[in-house]
This record gives sequence, C-alpha cells and structure tokens, in this order.
Amino acid sequence: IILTKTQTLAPYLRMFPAMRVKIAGLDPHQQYYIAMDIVPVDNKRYRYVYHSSKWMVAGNADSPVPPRVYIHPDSLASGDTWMRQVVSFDKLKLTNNELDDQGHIILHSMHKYQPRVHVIRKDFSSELSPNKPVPSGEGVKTFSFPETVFTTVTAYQNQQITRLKIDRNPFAKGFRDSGRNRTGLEAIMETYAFWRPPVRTLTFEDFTNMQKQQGKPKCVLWTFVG
Amino acid sequence: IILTKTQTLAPYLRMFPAMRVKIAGLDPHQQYYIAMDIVPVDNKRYRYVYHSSKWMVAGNADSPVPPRVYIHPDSLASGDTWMRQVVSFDKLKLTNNELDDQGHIILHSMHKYQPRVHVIRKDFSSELSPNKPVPSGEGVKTFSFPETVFTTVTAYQNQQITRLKIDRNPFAKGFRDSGRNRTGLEAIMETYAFWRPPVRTLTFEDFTNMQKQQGKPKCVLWTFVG
DNA sequence: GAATTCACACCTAGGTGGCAATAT
DNA sequence: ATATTGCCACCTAGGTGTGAATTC
Repeated sequence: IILTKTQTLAPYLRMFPAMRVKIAGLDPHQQYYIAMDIVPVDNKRYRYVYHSSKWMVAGNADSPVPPRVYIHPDSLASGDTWMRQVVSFDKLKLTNNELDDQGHIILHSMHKYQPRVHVIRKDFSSELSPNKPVPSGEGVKTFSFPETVFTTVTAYQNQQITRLKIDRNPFAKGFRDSGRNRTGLEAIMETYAFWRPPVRTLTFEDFTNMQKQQGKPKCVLWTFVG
Repeated sequence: IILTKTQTLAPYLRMFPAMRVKIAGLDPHQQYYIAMDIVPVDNKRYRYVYHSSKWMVAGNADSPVPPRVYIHPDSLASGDTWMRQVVSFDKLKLTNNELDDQGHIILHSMHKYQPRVHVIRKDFSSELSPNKPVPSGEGVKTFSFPETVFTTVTAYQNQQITRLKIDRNPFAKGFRDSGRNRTGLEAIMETYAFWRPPVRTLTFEDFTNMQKQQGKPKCVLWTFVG
C-alpha cells in the first residue's frame, strides 16, 4: 500500500485541555516519579440525549481494558525540581483501540472517567511500568479532582466543547472564526471551570482538607476521537 | 518587533551526519550515562583555499569557549538498554554563539574539532552537568575516532558537502534535484566514509585494539552555519 | 439511527540550503 | 575580500476538526 503523508497511522488523541498540577510538600532531596492513570467513575455506559442536553445511562460498562499508566516524561526528578514547575500532562495520549501497543491509555467510548495523579517515591517503586497498575502503599500518594471527570466520545455531542477546543487548542487554529470568538467564549467561561486551565496544588501534609480549597467543583466534559 | 513564523530564533544547527555508535562490554545491570563533547584538534584557525581544495592554517585558534556536554537523552539507562540499540547523537546542537544559554555545544567557526563519546557509570558521576567538563577517572571511559574530525564553517566551502547534505538529510529534501543525484552521490561515496552512517562499536575490554577494526580512517568534513 | 472511521485541509513546531544583506 | 547573518521557500513530523463513508 502507499501511505499519504497526512494519513493518521494510529487512532489516538491527546488530552485537551491538559491536566496541570502544582506539587507541594515533597522532600526536596528525594527522587520521585509522577504518573497519571484514568479510572472509571462508575460501571455504566452513557448516551447523550440531545433534547435535554444530558448524558443518560444506557446500560452497563464494557469489559475492562488493559491497565495503562502515563509516567510523566520529566520522571525521575527530585522533589525540588517537581515543586518548582507546573506539572502538565498535555502529552498524555488516549485511544479506544483495545489492541494498542504504543503504551497509550486505553478507554471505552461513551463512558465516564476520572484522571488520577500519582506521586511515587523512587525507593518504593521497583515495579513502575506503563503497562502495570500503579503500586499503592507507603511512598505513593494518589490524587484526584471531581471537577475533572469527563465522558469519552468519538464525535462531539455539544457545540460548546467544539468551540472551546477550536478556540483554545493551537492545533485547531485553522477552524477559528474570528467573528464568533468573543461571544462564544464568554458563554463557555460561565459554564466550565477550565477557562483558565486548572492548576491545582497537591499538598502532602494537608490532603484531607484539599477539597475545600478548590472552589466549587464543576463538571468538565473532555472528549476524544478514536 | 513582530516575529514571522519561519524566523530562526536561535543560531544553532544539528550535527549532520549524526554520530552513531554501538556499545559493547557494559555490565547489563549497571546504570550508565552516555554523553558527547567536542574538543579542539589543534590550536589553529583555518581557511579554505579554493584552487587547491584544501584547508590551510590561517593563524592561531580563537580564545576558548565555555565547556558544554551533550548528555544523551536516553540517559540514565542500564547497560543492557544501551547495548541493545544504536546510540545516535542526531539531536546534538552546535552553535557559534559564545553567549548561548540553551546548553548547546559552542564552537568557533573555521576550526578543527573532534567529537568524543563518554560512557559514565552512574555511581561515579555525581557532578555530571551540561555545563561542566565530563569527569574523568574510574567509571568513565572516553572514545574518539580519527575519521570524525571535522572543520566548522558558516558557509559551505565544498560543493560535495552541500550535495551530501541535500541528498541525505530529510529536511533538505526541497533542494533535491533528481537529475543530479545519481552521479553526484557516487562521487561522494568514494570520498567519504559516512556513505553508510558510521556505526561504531565501543568495546570496554578491547579498546586498545579498536583502531584496527575500523578500516581505513577518512577525513570527514562536517559543517555548521551560525 | 447512532457511533465510529477515514481522507483531508489546515494548523504548530522546527530543521534545510539559498541568497541577499551585513559585518569584519 | 572574506565571513557571517537574516529572511525565505520548502521540507519533516505530527496535532486539529470536518464531513462523507462505513459499521453496528
């Protein structure tokens, strides 16, 4: 076969908007991995009902997929290095291909998921691998934020999401319509928490209080195309 | 000022053809860094004499520049990992900007240089940094190959080099002239050792014999534009 | 009928030598 | 006179949504 240069060779997509976190409370001289995985929120499959603009349960979840972990590319780094920067997960890739062998995170379409951030001390992490679940226990802290729950799709169900991505993702610049931007964006601002991309602080010492620091949780719809 | 999108923001260049080496004799379970630096061959400045097609001495070398080390991006990795692959230095960047703060390797134009490959055991490398000379002594092995000596320029002095780069570097495809390629390439094949890119084996146990394994050394002219 | 796939135009981001302009 | 710089067209490589075709 002859492949044209613009052909998509693998059905995957980056996460957008990307999750970004700020870390606090690490030992500056200790080495850490930071990783993300994405876990099901419930055991249901959903469909989008247009006339009510809502996601409705449409049966039970599909069978589980191979566990995958995105190890942040700055790993391994010292606590000091991690705490100096905003840690961004913008290169994490999602796919709905259950046979994927590129290490991308595999998800079912039309399901609800939640990303989790793991901070893993090096001396407890002998078995860390993109294809194994993150170990738990001493030296591993896991964080998740309710406002980052999202629903997977293969085609956008909501015109506001399409506009958000076109207006905010640099790679979609070709679809921008300058006449529409101002008013469209203001509507999205009121609806979604990520108008300024979420930068969250993970505090080891005060994790149990963290929910209160976040402001009001909002439902964020992220999308992916298979 | 307004920057156009195609403006070059930093005066640097990749090394091409890239140096590629194959490593042998490491402890598979030990961790190693692999790094490259580039050292002056002599204390001279050169100019190219067209009518004789030779480099002639044109005075003493310019003042020394800040030492820089390119740490191979796959570092830190196990001996096993390093030995499984051809280690390529194609992303190493050169500049003639003595004030460079991007960690690129700084060289003077119109001087002769030689790249060196360093294999550094992790437990001996506490001070490894892109801005410090590579440590020497126990746990550090340094290799260099006489056929990889090159002369730096800001404009090509030799049409064969221009043809080589146009015909072999994928990013220069726009300058290829299909009518010229065949005969031009054959002339270069006879002149330069890197017609097949150099893949060299570094053997810890048998380093002193290595020169003999290499075939006849040839002078390779690499170039850079500031 | 709804969900998914695919080729495509259009972007971002950055690596080429050419060549005219500038610097030494 | 020679060496260097800056802008450019033209590439590689890969991330977007579109809309028609396909699948289920």
